[in-house]
Amino acid sequence: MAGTRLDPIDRKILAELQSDGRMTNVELAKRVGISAPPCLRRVRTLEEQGYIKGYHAEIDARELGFEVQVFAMVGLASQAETDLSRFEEKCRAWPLVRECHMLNGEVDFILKCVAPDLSSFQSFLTGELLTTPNVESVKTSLVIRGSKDDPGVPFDVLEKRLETSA
Amino acid sequence: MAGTRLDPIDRKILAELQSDGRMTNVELAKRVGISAPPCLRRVRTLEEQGYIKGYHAEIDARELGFEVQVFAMVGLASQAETDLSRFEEKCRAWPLVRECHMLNGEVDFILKCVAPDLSSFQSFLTGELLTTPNVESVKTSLVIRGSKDDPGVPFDVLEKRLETSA
DNA sequence: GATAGGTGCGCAATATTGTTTCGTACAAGC
DNA sequence: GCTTGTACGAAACAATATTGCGCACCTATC
Repeated sequence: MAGTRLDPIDRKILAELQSDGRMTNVELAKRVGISAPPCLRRVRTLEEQGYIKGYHAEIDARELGFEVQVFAMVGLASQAETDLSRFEEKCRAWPLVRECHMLNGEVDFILKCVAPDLSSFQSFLTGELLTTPNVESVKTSLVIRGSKDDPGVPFDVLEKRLETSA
Repeated sequence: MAGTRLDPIDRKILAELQSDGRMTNVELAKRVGISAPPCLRRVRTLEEQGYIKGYHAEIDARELGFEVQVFAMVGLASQAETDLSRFEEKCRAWPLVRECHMLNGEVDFILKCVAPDLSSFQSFLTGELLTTPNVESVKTSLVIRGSKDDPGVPFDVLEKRLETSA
């Protein structure tokens, strides 16, 4: 394994595991063109080096009763680092908030939320988010339909990029 | 398996696989408190019934050279269904666009994008997104830092919900 | 209340996969 | 040209996945 840089086989492994994270090691080895033992060693190394941060089953939220998905744009009154951190900490504690990203521009944070129905989201919004100190403005947008939801990273872009820079 | 409704063991299985999608079946069985064979049968059924839509390795985008993450708010000139579908189709074809959600309100779509650097995103923005017919307005926000990025669904909320409604 | 049908469990056996061990090949540096 | 480091693959072994039963439980029907 070349220090910390990835060779084409490593990238292929990452791409395969991103698209099917439960693939057996022998199947993976077959696909990337090496035998099982070195393939497993590579996977372990990629995990240890942090290229792979985990494996997750993709669950159908609607089937489970989470009918509602909402994006919330949040503006804070104070953007001092302490206040930013405090808000991030809040978000981590709210289970309905699945993602929280700090943004540049007029909006400070964007939150991706799920909820069983509109009224549960509303009570979260009015009972939690809007009453949080330092939260100045919240603009919410309901997701009408999902058009695309691909995980992670586009490996084809990566490969094309490495070709041209080589 | 009760028709299409899930029992507590099924929900535990989903929760466990969401948090570690590569767990072995024997480990999973141990955690949910049944033996391996029925556990595997349940997993297969959950897959077939669509509760589990897939398994994915979580890849560190930054480590792989995707330094930039951007949210793009897109407004279209026409919201006729044909035009909406056409735009969704475009999004599906763009590898830098990882997610695309149709929203209510003033903005029609929100796109989550990744790119190796700011200039690649800029050239996607000006060369692709802004030149797409029917795209009227695009407002982009750079992600300064990620504060939370949990996958899927909050199972603790689900359990609490089922308790009270029982 | 028997009893038949359905559902889901666990044990045991087998097939498949994961993991370790070890010998070999290739490349870089002295 | 020798050493060292790195990564591969074959083989052996350990663990897991998967299949094939038989048993218990629940429910409905008579």
